[in-house]
Amino acid sequence: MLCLPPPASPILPPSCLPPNSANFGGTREAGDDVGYNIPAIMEYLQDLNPQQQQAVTAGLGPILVLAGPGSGKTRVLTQRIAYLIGSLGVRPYQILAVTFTNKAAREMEHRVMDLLGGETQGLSLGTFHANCARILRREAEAMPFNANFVIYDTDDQLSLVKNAIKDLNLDEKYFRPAGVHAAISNAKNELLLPDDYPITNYRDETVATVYRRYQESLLANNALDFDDLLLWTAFLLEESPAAREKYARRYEHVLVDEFQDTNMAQYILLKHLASFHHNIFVVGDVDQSIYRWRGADYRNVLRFERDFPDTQTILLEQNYRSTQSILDVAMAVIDRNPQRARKQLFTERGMGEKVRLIETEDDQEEAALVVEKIASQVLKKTAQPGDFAVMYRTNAQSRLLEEAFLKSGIPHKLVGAQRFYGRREVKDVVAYLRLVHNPQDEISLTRVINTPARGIGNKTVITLRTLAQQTKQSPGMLLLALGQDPDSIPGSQSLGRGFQSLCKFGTLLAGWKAQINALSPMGLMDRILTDTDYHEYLDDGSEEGQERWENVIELRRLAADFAEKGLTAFLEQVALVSDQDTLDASGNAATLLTLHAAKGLEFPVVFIVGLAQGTLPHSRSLEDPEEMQEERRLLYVGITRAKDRLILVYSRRRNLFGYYEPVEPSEFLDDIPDELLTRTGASMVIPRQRSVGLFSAQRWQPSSADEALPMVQRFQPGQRVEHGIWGEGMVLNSRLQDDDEVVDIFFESVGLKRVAASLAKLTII
DNA sequence: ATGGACAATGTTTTT
DNA sequence: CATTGTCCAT
Repeated sequence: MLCLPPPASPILPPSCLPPNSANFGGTREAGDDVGYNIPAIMEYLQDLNPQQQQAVTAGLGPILVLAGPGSGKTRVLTQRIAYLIGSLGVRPYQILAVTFTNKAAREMEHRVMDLLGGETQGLSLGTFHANCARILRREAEAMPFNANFVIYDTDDQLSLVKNAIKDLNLDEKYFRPAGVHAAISNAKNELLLPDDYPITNYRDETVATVYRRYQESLLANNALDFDDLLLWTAFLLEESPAAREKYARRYEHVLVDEFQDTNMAQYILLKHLASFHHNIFVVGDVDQSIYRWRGADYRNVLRFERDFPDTQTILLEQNYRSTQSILDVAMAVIDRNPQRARKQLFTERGMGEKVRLIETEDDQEEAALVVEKIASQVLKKTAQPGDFAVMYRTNAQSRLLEEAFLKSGIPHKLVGAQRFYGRREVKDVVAYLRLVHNPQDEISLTRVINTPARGIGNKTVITLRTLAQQTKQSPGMLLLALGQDPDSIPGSQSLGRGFQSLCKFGTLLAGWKAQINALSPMGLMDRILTDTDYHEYLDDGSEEGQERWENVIELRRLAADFAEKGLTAFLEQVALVSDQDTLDASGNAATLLTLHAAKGLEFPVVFIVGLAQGTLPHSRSLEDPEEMQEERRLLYVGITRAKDRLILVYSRRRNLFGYYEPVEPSEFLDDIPDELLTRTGASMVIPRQRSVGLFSAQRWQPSSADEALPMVQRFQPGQRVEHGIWGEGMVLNSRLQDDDEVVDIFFESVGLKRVAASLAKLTII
C-alpha cells in the first residue's frame, strides 16, 4: 500500500551523535555538567520536591513518570526540557516534545522560554498531529500524496464516507456513515489498512470495502484525515529505514505528555522515534485516561515498561492543587475501578471546605442554581467570575447553563471550537482557501462551487464530474483548465447552459491560484470575498446575516497572523484546533466546558452538573464495564480540577427529547462516603414552591449557608446597549421588579423606552 | 435553480 | 426538541 521510492540519504546535523558518544557518558547528576544556565536551573530545582527533582534530572534512557492530578506534571516536563538544554547542553533542535492539544504545547513553550530565555530555537514542540503533519509535508516525496495536502475535519470525513457508501449502493440505514466512519477510524488507530481489516461477517467485509474506497478518495483529493496524519507517519517510519533513522537520530530526546491517552499509532510512532537514542520520557496517569473511544489505550503505559525493560519509573503523588477534602472524594470515586494500583493522593493544603452535593428539581433549576451561587459570590466579592468553572458530560448540557448565565449577566465563556469553526460561513471561506491551495479537494469544491449561487446546479456539477472522470483528472483541475481556456476541453458542450457559469468560476479560481504566493492568506481571503460578493451574499438584512459576516471578519483577523507562515500553516492550524485551544485565560469570566475539555486545567471553584444515571455515566456506557470505568475516570478528572471548592449537582428530573423525565442520581455518588459530603436540597435557593415537597426526605437538609439569592441586576445607568430593533441606546435607569429587570433606555432612533430585560434582546456594548 | 415546507431521525466525549 | 435531509412548488 505504501509505495516508497529508494530512500534519500538522511541529512544529519553534525551534532547528531549516537548515544554513549563523547556527548553523553551516561547518567549524570544535576549540575555536574558545563551548561549555560546552571545557576538558574539549580535555583529552580530547589522548588521541586524530591520526586519531581528526580524526574527532571533523571539520566538517559526510558523514563516513565506516573503523575497524579495536580502533582506538577507539566512543571516536571518543562523543567526537564530546560534541564536538558540548559544543564546538559542538548540542542533544542534535538528535542521533540509532544502534547495532545495546541494549548498544552503553547503553554509548555512559554514556560520553557521563561526558564531559558531565547535558547529554545528549533525545539520541536507540538501536538502529535501537528508534528506528524510537518514530517509528512517534508517527506511528501516518498508518500502517495503531495506536500500541499489538506487535512479533512470530521464533517469532511463524514461526507467522504457518505459518498463511498452511496457509490457502493449500500443501504444508509444499515451502514450508518457515522458508525462506518468510527469503525474505519478505529482501524486506522490500530494501524490496520483496508487489507488488514479483520473480517468475520458481511458487515466487516462491507466496512473494509468502504474503508478502501474512502482511502482512495482521500488520496484522490490529496487529503488526509486526522488519523492519516498518525497512520502515514507511523508507516513511513516503519517502512523506510532511512526516514526512521533520520528522525530517530535527530531526536535525541523524546518527551510525551498525557501518555495514557496515546493510541496504537502514536505508540508505534514514539517507539520508532526513540529507536536510536532510547531517551524517551513519558508522563501520564492511567486514572486520567478518557479517550478510549478515540483509540487511546492506557495499557500503553504497561506496554512501555515491557518494551523498554530498563525503564526508570518515578511516582509523583503529592498534590499541589486541591484541598484534602477534594482529594478524598476523588479517591473514593476512582478506587472503585478494578485492576488499578491504588494511589495515595495527599496535599499539604489541609482539609479545606467540604465537598457539597446539591439536588435540584430539574435541569433548568440546576443551571439556575449554579449561576445564582456564582452570582452571590461575585456580588459578595468573595470570588470573581474567572474563579468558576462549570463542567458537564455532554455539550448539549451547556445550553441551559448558557441561558442562565446570559440572564444573570455574569460574564462567561464556553469552551468549544465547533462554535466558531463549525459555522457555515467560516467553513465556506475556509473551503475557498483550501480549494485554491489544493484544487484536487473535491469536498471543498462541492461546498463552494455554487455558494454564493452562481448558476451551477446539481446537474452541472454531475456533468463536470463525469467529464473529469473521462479526462482522468479531478473536477477542480478540470474547472481550472476550463477557466483558463474553455475551448481546450473536449466534450465541454455536454455541459450545456452551465458551461458559461463554470468557465466564469474557473477563471476566478485560476486567478486566485495565480496569486497564491503573491498574497498573504488574508490578502487572498479578501480577494475571494470581493470576487464572490460574499458579503452581499450573507447580508440579507437580518441580524443573523450580520452575525455571520462578523464571523468572517473574525476569521480574517485570525488569518492576519499568518502573513509570514503562509497559507499551508493557516489551513493546518484551522484544521487542527481543538476545543481546548479556544480557551483563553484572559477575561474574567466563568468557564463552561465538558469534562473532557477540562483535562489539564484547574479552577478555584468547580461545579460538576448533571450527575445522573444516563448522563454521567452516559447511557451509552452503561452496558460496557470498560466504558463505565472510563466514565468514572471522567468524573475523577473533573473532581481533581478543583482547587478550593467543589460542588456536585444533580437533578431529579430532566428535559430529554422534549419530554420531562425522572432520572436517578449517578451511581458514582454512592461511592462517596457520606461524611465527605455536605448534602443540600435546593429549595432554599430556588424560590419555587413546588420544589419543596419533591425532595427525598433523607437527602434534603436545610442549610443556613443557602440563603435565597438576589437576582442580579444586569444594567446600570450610563451603559450603552444594543437592541434588536431600536439599535443603540443608553440606559437611564434599571431596577429589579417581580423576577425581572425593568430598564429605561433612551434610544437614538425612537427615544425613551421602558423594556423588560427578559423579553427585550439587549446586549451591553 | 432555488427556496420553502415537511418528515424523519438522532443525540458522548474530539485531534 | 432541534437539526438535517428530502421532496416539491415556484
